[in-house]
Amino acid sequence: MTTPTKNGPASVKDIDIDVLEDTLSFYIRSLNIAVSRDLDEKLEGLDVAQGTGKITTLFLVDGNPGIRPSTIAQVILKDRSAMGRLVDQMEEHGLLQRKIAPEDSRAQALYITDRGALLAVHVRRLVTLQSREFFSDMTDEEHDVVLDILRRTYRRILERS
Amino acid sequence: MTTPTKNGPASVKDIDIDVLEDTLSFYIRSLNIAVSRDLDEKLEGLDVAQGTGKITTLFLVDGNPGIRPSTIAQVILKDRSAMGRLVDQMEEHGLLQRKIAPEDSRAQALYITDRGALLAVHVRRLVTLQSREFFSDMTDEEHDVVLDILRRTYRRILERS
DNA sequence: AAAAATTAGTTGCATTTGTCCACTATCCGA
DNA sequence: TCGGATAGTGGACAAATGCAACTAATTTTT
Repeated sequence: MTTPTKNGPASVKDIDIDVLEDTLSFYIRSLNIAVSRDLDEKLEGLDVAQGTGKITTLFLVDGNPGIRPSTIAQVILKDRSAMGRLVDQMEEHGLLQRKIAPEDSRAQALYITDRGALLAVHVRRLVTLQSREFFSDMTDEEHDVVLDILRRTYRRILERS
Repeated sequence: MTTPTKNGPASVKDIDIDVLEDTLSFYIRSLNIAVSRDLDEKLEGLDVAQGTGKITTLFLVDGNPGIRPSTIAQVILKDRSAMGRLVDQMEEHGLLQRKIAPEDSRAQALYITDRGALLAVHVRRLVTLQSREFFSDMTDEEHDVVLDILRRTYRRILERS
């Protein structure tokens, strides 16, 4: 009943992952790899693909004109230097524009460009689809339950940093 | 304190993240960053810290003597070359031992060392604690529900690859 | 009002990580 | 026995991450 035929002592299905079996961290980390790969495929060539933060930044700037890089950095859980480079990229791609924040000239205010806004429309659809599809094995109820719980967890993390 | 009202047009709490608000992918990816950081802290110095796969590999070899690198690679969602390097590291650290698989000399059979087994005992406790603590905002019911659903999702992903 | 402490952003660097691809050795099936 | 598939290795390379030092601007303190 166990023992596959050829694939060695243990094949993928009947493998014992020890305590990881009941470890939420493990599933979050594993699913992250899978979901990120899938997302990258679906977003291929879109100059918002690859790496965490570009999509969020696009939406954040689109929906919160004048938002600052450091605020976005908090949301995407990166430090300012990483954020700076992200903004560099996106500005080079013509997705957003940097201005000096009027009320504080240390800071910057970010604004979406037409190109960025257009891309946001597209990505908005793709991202939504990707997530639904990727987790399509779940029932709608399951999906909503998990979504609700993880959302709250994420919010709490933001509040603490 | 984070964000007084003067921190620009939008502060972290009242930011609109658009469709990401309802996108499970987003929360998986974000929580991954947070949970991975936290885990790295808790495992600091343990030569199983940093990066995905070491912990899983340790447990897999511990619980499935003679398991092959390529099998582990499937579980941790990495390719063979990445897996090879991981095994290199862990062998250098004296956590496991490579042998040639008796029934197939192309393949290798991995075995835990005493040092590896000892570390596994320690890590087993730490990992369990870390996950419970990190998600301690959830009720036990919430935790179990999410765990159950994500476990199944992960299993399905394994089956497809 | 001057000095000190904070904060925003930039830059360079070292480290890590993953990915792709080619290459060898071995095994299996026709 | 030949050809195709599989296991593992090694190199090259692009990206991402994190850290620390640095400038500039603002706020707080004295």
